[in-house]
Amino acid sequence: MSNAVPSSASRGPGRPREFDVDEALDKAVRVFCERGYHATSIGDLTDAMELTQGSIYKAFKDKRAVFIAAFDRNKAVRNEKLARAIKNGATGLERIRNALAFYVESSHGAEGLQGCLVVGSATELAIFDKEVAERVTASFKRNEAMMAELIQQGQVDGSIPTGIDSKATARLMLCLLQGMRVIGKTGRTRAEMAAVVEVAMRTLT
Amino acid sequence: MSNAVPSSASRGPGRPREFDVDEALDKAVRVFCERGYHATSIGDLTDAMELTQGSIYKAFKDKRAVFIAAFDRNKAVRNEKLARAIKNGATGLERIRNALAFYVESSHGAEGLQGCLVVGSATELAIFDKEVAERVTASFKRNEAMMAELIQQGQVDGSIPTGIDSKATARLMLCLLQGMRVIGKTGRTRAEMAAVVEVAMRTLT
DNA sequence: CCTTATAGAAAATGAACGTTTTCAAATCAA
DNA sequence: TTGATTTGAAAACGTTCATTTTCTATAAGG
Repeated sequence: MSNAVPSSASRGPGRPREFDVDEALDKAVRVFCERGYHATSIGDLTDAMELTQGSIYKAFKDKRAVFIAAFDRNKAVRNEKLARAIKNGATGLERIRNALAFYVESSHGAEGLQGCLVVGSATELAIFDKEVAERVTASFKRNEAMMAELIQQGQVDGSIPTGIDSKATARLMLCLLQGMRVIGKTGRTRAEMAAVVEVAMRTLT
Repeated sequence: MSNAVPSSASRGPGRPREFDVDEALDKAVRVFCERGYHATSIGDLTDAMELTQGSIYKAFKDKRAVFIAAFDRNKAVRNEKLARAIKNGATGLERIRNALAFYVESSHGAEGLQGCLVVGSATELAIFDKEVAERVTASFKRNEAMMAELIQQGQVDGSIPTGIDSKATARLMLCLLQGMRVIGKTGRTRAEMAAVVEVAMRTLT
């Protein structure tokens, strides 16, 4: 369910797929972000993914499977981008600042209006779909643990005071970042979001 | 569209309404919070509001009108509760702490799982419905302005340092509180949320 | 080359949904 | 009491949606 391009490598019999699954999922992510799950029809998906209904139902069991695949694809892409942004920091404090800056970029302007698939899934699907709920919970837990680890790194390298409650502060960061994604849905500027991050950094002094 | 009880006061001709509109809307709020707009069917509404489809369509133009009325009802109820909580604080700092504590109560346990109608509207409807989008934006702006004013009150009464950027800090509080509502959808304890608020208060020192 | 298997495209299907219509019950005004 | 008016209840309607079916095209394997 991962690689895609009609590779020249060994393939089974039958007509080869004409589209790249990951590219199609990237397009599906955008629609699901903007419209949410229930308001996205199969027609919306065919338009966005530039596929016919048949092609979608050949590649995925049903609409829910498309959503879950899009969710996972989105997570993989964003986790990688975030990891890259963090790596550029020399200290724990810098790495946290970079992580927050990454969310500033995601929560303002057009990308902010597009919204966050995890936030949307939490509000729209967590009640209905146990599998989606587990993914959302896992995503939040992972982010929270990552922030806690960065804080602890900072406490080791001296960039963050040891008196800080790393777990509670990490949870604050999680709430803050998801909240920025919500507020970003109403249309905000980069400056507005950057100012929020500046204040948040004060909790690490 | 506001008062409800079959009052003995002057009423027009025709059979009197047997239910209290605000009570029915309170029940509608709960369903819309839990399920979101699109996943809530008229059948869900009749079950929750304990009315027949006919009664609902007599009282409201359509499903969207029920939602908007429920949104407004929810806003009115929660704004009043929040205002009452804030009034108990003697200083600006205490009033902010009370406001945050109010959100701790809303974002943990069963109420947390139920979710927030404003957050849900922001993620699910802001793109589709201009009128809902305006209400969401107004709600956020109002909360942000309220937090800024409380900070400024604290700066006047000496409970908050004057060096604090009241606008940016107010925006941080807004993001944090809405984020708590999102995270609360995944099931959190009061202690977890209270710890977040404790850390957030550090931005005001 | 011929069988097998999958992809893509379009039409068909069955269910669910929001809304409207219909009609009996209940209240007010005269 | 009578007529007007609105509520409450149930059935009916038309639409939209997700999914399935049908058929043709394209490739691999023996």
